[in-house]
Amino acid sequence: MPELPEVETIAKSLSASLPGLVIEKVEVLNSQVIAAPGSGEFCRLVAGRKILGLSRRGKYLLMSLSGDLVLAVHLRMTGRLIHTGPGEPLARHTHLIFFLQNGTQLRYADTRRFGRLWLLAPGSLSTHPGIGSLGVEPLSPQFTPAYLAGALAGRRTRLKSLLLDQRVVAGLGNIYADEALHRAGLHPLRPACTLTGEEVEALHAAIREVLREGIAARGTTVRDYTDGRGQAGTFQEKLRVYRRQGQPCPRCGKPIARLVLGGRSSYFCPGCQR
DNA sequence: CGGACAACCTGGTTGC
DNA sequence: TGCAACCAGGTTGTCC
Repeated sequence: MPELPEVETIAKSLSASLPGLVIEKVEVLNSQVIAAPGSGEFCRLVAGRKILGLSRRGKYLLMSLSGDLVLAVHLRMTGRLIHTGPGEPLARHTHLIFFLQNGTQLRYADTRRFGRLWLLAPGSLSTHPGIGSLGVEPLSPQFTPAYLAGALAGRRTRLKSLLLDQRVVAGLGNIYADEALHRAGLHPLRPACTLTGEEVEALHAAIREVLREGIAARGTTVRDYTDGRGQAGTFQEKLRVYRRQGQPCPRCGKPIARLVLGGRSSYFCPGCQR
């Protein structure tokens, strides 16, 4: 579900209300979502900690806690973190409830139960199998056309597959990869190593542009996604190709096509993505 | 290396 | 109405 702009929006919305609050206790309704440590240890270690701040790395939400701990959350497809008042009815598929000092609650709900939480020491972020192998942040100064050119060089794989590889660029998912390729005028099946310098520049610019616009629109809500206050995003209104099969391309008018790559849909315009 | 596919899950939509 | 098939924002592992 959530890609970089959605996780960024959740982190920002929770940053407005959570920092400074102490977690009094954790109620585990489904321990499956806690990846590490075991749920007993997890609850024991989290209880009594103060929430210091929220940040994001790739599609991971990071919550720093007092006593040098980090709670890392990956929402996968349908995970949601919502800060609620005590009286709100419990959403279906709520798996964890963090009871906070002021009576409010932070709830983790996840219909498909793919999402996971890890409680980590800050130093062990780099050895975490997912977080430690993440590539560059696409909105950071380190993500340059030269970096992208280096990542594409010698790679026979298709552009779309490469953009979804979190070890290359952290945070792109199916929606924003398709939207970036369309804006850059590049076909999803194009072998990565065949791009010209000009095309690499266009792709670099398109990735940054579409992510910035996604953040400005507070993310894309196709179905389940909401921010930390339960509010939907609006970028779904601005999508040019994703899930628009058969509808006219906003640039050239040709019908948007769909292809399947590695079991996942890719939407593109056969007219302007050669 | 790269690609296809299954697995992990529930639920919404579509088509017969 | 019923039911099966297919689809979904992600990641990981296996097999070829």
